[in-house]
Amino acid sequence: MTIAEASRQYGLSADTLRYYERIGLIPPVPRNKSGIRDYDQASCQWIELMKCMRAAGVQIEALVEYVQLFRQGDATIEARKALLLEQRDLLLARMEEMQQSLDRLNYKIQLYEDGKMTRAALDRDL
Amino acid sequence: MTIAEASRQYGLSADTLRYYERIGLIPPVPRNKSGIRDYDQASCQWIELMKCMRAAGVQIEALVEYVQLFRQGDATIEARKALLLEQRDLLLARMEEMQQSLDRLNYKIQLYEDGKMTRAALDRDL
DNA sequence: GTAGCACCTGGAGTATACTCCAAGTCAAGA
DNA sequence: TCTTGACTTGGAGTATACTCCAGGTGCTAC
Repeated sequence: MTIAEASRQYGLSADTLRYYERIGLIPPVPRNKSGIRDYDQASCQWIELMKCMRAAGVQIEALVEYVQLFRQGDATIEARKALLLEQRDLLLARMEEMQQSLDRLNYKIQLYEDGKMTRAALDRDL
Repeated sequence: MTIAEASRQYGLSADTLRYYERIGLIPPVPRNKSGIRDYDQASCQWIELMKCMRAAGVQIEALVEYVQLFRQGDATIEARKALLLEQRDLLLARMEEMQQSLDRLNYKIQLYEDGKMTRAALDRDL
């Protein structure tokens, strides 16, 4: 699979795919004899995983560390697990904050829908 | 309330509070005769609202627009409501993506906990 | 063999959201 | 009165995550 195809498949620009490889967010992609990237199944799985984690706001730094540990083999299994647990906790914390904001947005929208967003309500609720 | 007090109260740096006011994320804060900010209840409510929305990832641009509409008075109530609805949809979409990532993280963590993250599992699941 | 196109690399540029800093003002205490 | 310390402004600097670009390579079709 060429970089153009992978780009289409995953909705990430070719520049982004090259960037992800350059910084180690995904392991080196196999090349053909001309040096052109030929994304195999493993590369595609990495792309998909990273797209998913990035969409959730997981920092590139943590993901790069995960890839590095992964590439060091089975000796890093505990470290990888710890990293995943840490990121899960961060994710949960962010989701809780978002739930609070969502509740607040819903409350404000309800005020607008009830036609209660009069001057008085504005002054009280902004 | 001075900027130092507001900073402590809301866990945002004085620089950030000044920045938020400068870009219009919060309306102008009242000043004393020396030109020093004196955060009143309304200013504090704005800070708290914006801290909440920013924590949820709502973009500054959208929040600035909301403040601008708010300051234009009741004629903008419909526009404000539309803006809140749009931001709620974006928030919901982000939360769904995060839920997917969370499920995936939990799945991977489970593999590690089951001691199944052997070479074979690694090759299959990365 | 040469035009065209997709790809390559290394490095510079951009967007967002802060964060820091220099130079100056002001009020209170020694 | 002078120092200290918190505050002011405008502007520059930083971190993160891309995004773009110049200059070059290599396959394919004419």
